[in-house]
Amino acid sequence: MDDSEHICADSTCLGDRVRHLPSEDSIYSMCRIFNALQCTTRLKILFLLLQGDLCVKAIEDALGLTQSAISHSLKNLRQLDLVRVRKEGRFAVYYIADQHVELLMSMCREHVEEVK
Amino acid sequence: MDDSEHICADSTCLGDRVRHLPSEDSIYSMCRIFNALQCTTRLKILFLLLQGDLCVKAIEDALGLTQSAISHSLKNLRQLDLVRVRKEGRFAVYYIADQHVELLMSMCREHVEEVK
DNA sequence: TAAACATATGAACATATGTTCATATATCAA
DNA sequence: TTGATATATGAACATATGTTCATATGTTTA
Repeated sequence: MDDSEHICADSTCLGDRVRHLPSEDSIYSMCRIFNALQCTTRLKILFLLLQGDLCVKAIEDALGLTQSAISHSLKNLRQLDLVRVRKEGRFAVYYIADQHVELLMSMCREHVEEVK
Repeated sequence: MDDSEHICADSTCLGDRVRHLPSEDSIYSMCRIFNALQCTTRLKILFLLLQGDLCVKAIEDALGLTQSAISHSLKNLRQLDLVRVRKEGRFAVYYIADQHVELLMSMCREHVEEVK
């Protein structure tokens, strides 16, 4: 990779930059995360849960979507460790996994609401 | 929407929560953003640009992808105001639009590299 | 002006994904 | 145990999306 070919601002150390990229594994994992967040249903679920833990039925009623759609969405979010579950009797109570998720959402929200 | 139906932790004010959700417009815009970030190619482009501005050819060489693929990806990122362009002679120099983008990426990176 | 270079973009195809439908499992109430 | 409630999940279909191919536009050099 010969950097000198590019008469282009700040491109003098292209090789270094490539080496500083996140690992393939990290890139892939991040894509999976963003992929989960790219769906209105899952995004709404997360914004609901940011306000406090909820069982599946409550999410269903809040968003007016079918039980199956919600459950599939929650499975996706769960598998990526964006949300977690605890059982309370016959209820499955979902909650936001950690603070990164919260910050991810607020960064994005600020971006779109500011640009708007 | 009758909250009292749900014998579920912290679901006493479901209606309020729904009202506190971001607007449909915001949700949709956020989905578009996350959708852009859900692709390895665009994610790599952004991580490259986080290290400094680059022209299209440089990105192409750095990632070893076709000119067309890179250009389509850049168009997507551009339309969402995640990156911006300035013309320098015959080169189109791309750069990260603002700090929200930077924070979005680092939040996600921390999440996956920590969980790992 | 002609040739080479840098970038953009529409069409098309193959793959990925969200929702619905049907059904399964588990818990609680009677 | 029976019925009702809460949740999970596989299959299938319709839609969305990334890449490639072909081609167009604009800029620089000779």
